[in-house]
Amino acid sequence: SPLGARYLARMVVGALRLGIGDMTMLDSLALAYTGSAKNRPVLERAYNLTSDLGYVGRTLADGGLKRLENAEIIVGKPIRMMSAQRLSTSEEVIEKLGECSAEYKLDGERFQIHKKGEHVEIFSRRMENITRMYPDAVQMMIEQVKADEAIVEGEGVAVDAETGEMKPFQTLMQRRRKYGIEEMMEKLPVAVYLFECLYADGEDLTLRPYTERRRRLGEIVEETERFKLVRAKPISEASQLDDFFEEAITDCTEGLLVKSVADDSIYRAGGRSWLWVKLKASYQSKMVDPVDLVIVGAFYGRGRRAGNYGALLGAVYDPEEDTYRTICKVGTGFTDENLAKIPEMLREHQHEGKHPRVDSLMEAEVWFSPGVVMEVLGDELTLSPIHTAAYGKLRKDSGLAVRFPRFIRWRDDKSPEEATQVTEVVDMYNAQTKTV
DNA sequence: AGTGCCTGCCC
DNA sequence: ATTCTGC
DNA sequence: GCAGAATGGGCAGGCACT
Repeated sequence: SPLGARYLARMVVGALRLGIGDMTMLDSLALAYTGSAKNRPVLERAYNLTSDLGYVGRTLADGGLKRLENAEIIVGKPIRMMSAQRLSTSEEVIEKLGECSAEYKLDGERFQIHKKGEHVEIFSRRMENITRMYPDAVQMMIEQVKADEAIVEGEGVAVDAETGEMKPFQTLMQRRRKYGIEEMMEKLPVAVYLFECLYADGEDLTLRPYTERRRRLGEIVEETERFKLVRAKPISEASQLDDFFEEAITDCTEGLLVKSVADDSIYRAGGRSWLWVKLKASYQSKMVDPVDLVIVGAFYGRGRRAGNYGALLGAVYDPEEDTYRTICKVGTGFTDENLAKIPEMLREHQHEGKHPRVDSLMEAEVWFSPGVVMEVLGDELTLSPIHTAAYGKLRKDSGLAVRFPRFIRWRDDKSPEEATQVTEVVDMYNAQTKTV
């Protein structure tokens, strides 16, 4: 069968997914080889440093717990990346972190870069080896990092070849390619904004506090316009954080990543801890305008959403043509409770096939006549090849889409004609001024 | 050669 | 990515 | 408080089909 063939092929290339979480594997290994899941933290640390379940299993089987306890960073093996919690106000951040350092949060791709002499490897957030996609980043790493051996992290961002100004995320994604790498490199060079140093010349820095890691980063990097430390500022009170956040937004970044500078502010490999907190404009609902979208279609849910809708197709109103044009699907933000009510709410609007006043390139599984309105929050609007809102108005063959859409609440008080209009989203898009 | 659909990976 | 939920 | 499981837009690339 085709599915069977896929399983076989994946076994051969080592890409078979089993549906067992890595943490469950660690539990099992601990139980199997040490007789108790209590020893899992030892395995976890080794795993976090090497991202290699096979290595953890083999070492444990061959050398026992003792040898695993001595697990170390290996340059060339990706360290599992640390991620951040989210908070919506500077007061909450200060309350949680106290003294901290705030860094610009840029909209690019996270790089973990390993250097051993002249040999460089770049890893993505999910431990993919992406070295070949970014030869320019490799070159800068060789030339600008003075340590013989180093592991650093930063954000790769596409920049304009002439002006050096930062390009949006969508543009950077054109660099994630297998062919035509050199041409794209000329057209869309990357800049790397560094923010972490995990290892330098034999020294594991992951268990050292932030201030020391940042200092070490500064020591080993010789900065250039395209390879430099990300803008950061020491913060001790909420008002300073607010000011710096304003600056970050003015500079067209996503916001701030705020990091604890306490003695215990280690790099928690593989963890999402409160040592790092994300602060984005969209978390403060006052700072980003939500949109009111008309539900024109739906898609069936899977897994725990089976038997219900998994996502709704949202549209804005075009009064000129008296038409509803799609702008995004919405599949998150629903509680189990309000999700359960959706079918009933929409039943009376169900419509055989696409409603004549709906303009959609996307084929919904269930269609509705315009009736129900929902409030949706997003981070920003992007040009879209698949949504029809403002289609052709900003660019040929492109509409607009909401990035990171989430359901906020029903707008029973609004009729479909009172939903957000095409002209409004066009204005919102233009107000984003994507030039850094 | 061109189109459309699906997947995997970024966010 | 965001969000909710169960442990 | 954390991990897991739902879900989003959009890019390149692979493959089937025209």
